[in-house]
Amino acid sequence: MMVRRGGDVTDAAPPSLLYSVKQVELATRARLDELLRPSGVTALQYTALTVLERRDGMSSAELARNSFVTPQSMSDLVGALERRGLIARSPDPASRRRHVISLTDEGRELLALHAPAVQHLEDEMLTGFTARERAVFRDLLNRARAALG
Amino acid sequence: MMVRRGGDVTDAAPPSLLYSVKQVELATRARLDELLRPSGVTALQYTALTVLERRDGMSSAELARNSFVTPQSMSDLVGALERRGLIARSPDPASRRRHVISLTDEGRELLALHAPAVQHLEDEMLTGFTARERAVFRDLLNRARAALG
DNA sequence: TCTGATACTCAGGATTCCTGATGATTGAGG
DNA sequence: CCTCAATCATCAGGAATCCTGAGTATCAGA
Repeated sequence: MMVRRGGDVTDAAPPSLLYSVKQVELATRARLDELLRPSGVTALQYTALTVLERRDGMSSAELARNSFVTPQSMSDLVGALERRGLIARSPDPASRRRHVISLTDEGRELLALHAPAVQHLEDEMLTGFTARERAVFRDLLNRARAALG
Repeated sequence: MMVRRGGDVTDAAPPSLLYSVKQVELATRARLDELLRPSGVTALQYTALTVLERRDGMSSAELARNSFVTPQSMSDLVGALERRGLIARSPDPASRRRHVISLTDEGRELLALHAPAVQHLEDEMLTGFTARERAVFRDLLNRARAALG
């Protein structure tokens, strides 16, 4: 077993990039949960709404794959959003087993209501970043995501 | 309400950086859970072990703050790790209400056992990254984390 | 037509994480 | 010295999340 001299933190290897990613996500999720608490939607539900905002008409199964959860779990989440009137499901004319999901006006209102605070949170995360660094950060994150399948 | 022309994805605004961070974390956590399943520890438990590997002697409350969960939740997690013999708690000589947590040899063995696969996962995430880009990625992540308090 | 894969859902249970409450300890201020 | 607020840890109970397993309907291809 390796002997460590006096527990000096600077002795240790730097944290892995996997860990750094997790830390940033944990910090943002904590802030996002707090921010969304009054509205009664969780960070995960809000995320699903933002996905639908960008890609309207996704199915529950597609959302599940996008969020790395089982179709059953996403069915629960989607059911909750539907009961709250934030989304609506309708049969897909192209395939009778699929149900396409759309934001309702109420869902869009909820997104619009919180957009400024969420943008502020993102700006806070990027404090001290130049515009160039923001672009680089976006590029690196997207490439990391793509590399993981 | 805004009218969208034909659902063209390229019409949409790019996803927020908050979302991109979440996507990378979701992808890595899914892979990490799968990777760790045989060992019976969750990704969160494994993460706590790696934190202790770098900073031995933390208290449960410190770990909780580090992971953005309540002290009660961390107490559950720490209790599970202790029952499995991966960590040991001992009273802090400097303060009788604190318990310092240390990895056991068994805990260190578990980390060593999975280190190669975890490193491989990180390498996979960084596919196509130059050494320079990896350093930049690390710097940006650390600054983002620091900016969030 | 038959077969395998996919989409969705229900039922049940395991896990995780929370709120609330309790006890012990500490340090600051009167 | 003596409150008293703050901190550490933990127990109890419950809410939320996510899973496995099972079942139905639909689709696509051999």
